[in-house]
Amino acid sequence: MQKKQYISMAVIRRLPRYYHFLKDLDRRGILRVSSKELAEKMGFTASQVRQDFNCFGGYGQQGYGYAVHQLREEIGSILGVDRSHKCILLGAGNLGKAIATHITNNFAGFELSGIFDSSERIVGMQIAGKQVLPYSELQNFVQQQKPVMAILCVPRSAVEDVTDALYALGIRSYWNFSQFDIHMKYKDTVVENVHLTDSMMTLCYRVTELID
Amino acid sequence: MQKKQYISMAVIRRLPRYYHFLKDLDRRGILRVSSKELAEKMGFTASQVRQDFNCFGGYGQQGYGYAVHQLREEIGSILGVDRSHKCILLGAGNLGKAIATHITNNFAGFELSGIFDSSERIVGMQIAGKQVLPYSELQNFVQQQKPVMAILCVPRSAVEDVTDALYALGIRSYWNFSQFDIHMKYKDTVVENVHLTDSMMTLCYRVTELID
DNA sequence: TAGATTGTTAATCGATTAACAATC
DNA sequence: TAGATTGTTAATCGATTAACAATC
Repeated sequence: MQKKQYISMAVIRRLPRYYHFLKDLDRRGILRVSSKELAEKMGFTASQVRQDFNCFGGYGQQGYGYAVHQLREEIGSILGVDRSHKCILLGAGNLGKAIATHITNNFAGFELSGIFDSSERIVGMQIAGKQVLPYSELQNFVQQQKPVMAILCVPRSAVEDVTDALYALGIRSYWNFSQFDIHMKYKDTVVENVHLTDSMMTLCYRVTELID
Repeated sequence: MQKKQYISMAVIRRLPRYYHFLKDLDRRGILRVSSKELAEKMGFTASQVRQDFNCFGGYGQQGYGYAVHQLREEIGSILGVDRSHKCILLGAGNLGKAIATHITNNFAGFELSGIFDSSERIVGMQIAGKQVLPYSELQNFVQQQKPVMAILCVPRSAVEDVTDALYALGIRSYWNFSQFDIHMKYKDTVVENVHLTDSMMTLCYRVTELID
């Protein structure tokens, strides 16, 4: 039951997959699952599943398997999705709108507290039950609400200005959907990139390979 | 100049990053770049850059560096982004709309040829200059247009039905934005997953770590 | 030529898989 | 107890980094 200290990033990136799967089993009232079963359904090896779960506590029992509910809760707690970090969204175009809806409907540790856009056409609109605010209100909003994370759905050209402003206001975590690769000058930041074009290009490679 | 046969997936996933960076240099009229320079700007090591570029032809020259334009073109050609694969989009909600716009504005080897949705409210709408079609027209459309890739922006609950139908129609490549992890029963398929919730959960872990 | 920078081999590091003793 | 399945160590595999000779 004692926690191991270090979980590698490779393992962390697999935890959400486990989490979803265990949630599904839990919902269906299934109490136990073996590493073999999990591995088969998820496309891993049983060895890897055990190795992964061994990074933290002991929710497995020899000859039996893993306790679905407890394991799921433990993974949720490691990921921190049982918390609720405030975040703001910058840029309320199509993608911004989609993300706002997504984050509101699929809770995973973050709560959307404000939406900002530079366009007069968009400011004032209601998105995911929130009114889009102009950038002029950003500073005040951040100082009052103290969000810890910013979602970047602004165009490539605006990213640097926006991140400079946000960094100055004390925000240190970013979920970056802009093409631009924010290369943070500072060490104390966390950036999670979602590069759609990169994903599309990788797919393109594999499609080309499949066809040829 | 002779091509090596095998490029690992780890390298392939870095190629889009190189591509963007080289494109930018090219646009700015810069002719040569060294592995050291590239590495510094992109957060890799010079060694890795050279190792990566060494998987394919020889666009480097000792004592000089790499020829920006040619290298960029070569990477584009390896990724297949100089081609134009037809694709269709399933599900025209917020995210579908964003992706349709994205794929139209950021060409990366794919051309959007049709958009489908099940909702009467959405069918008939114009998105990215295309009219949204009902599922009843899917079969005919695919048989005539022969798209090679399908973008899945349908809700989790609909994915299995939709992919079964698409597979039966001969489509073998998928860009999957639905939560659901399509675990293809068949070997001859290519699936590129973009799991927003997973990305959010990983970010959540890192934010939690940063704060604590 | 001297300086720079690649191409490539060898060393290291980390992640995955295999194996099996421990134990429920 | 016998069968199942974990926890954990060792072996393998692959990817990254270091080093340096080749060469522009």
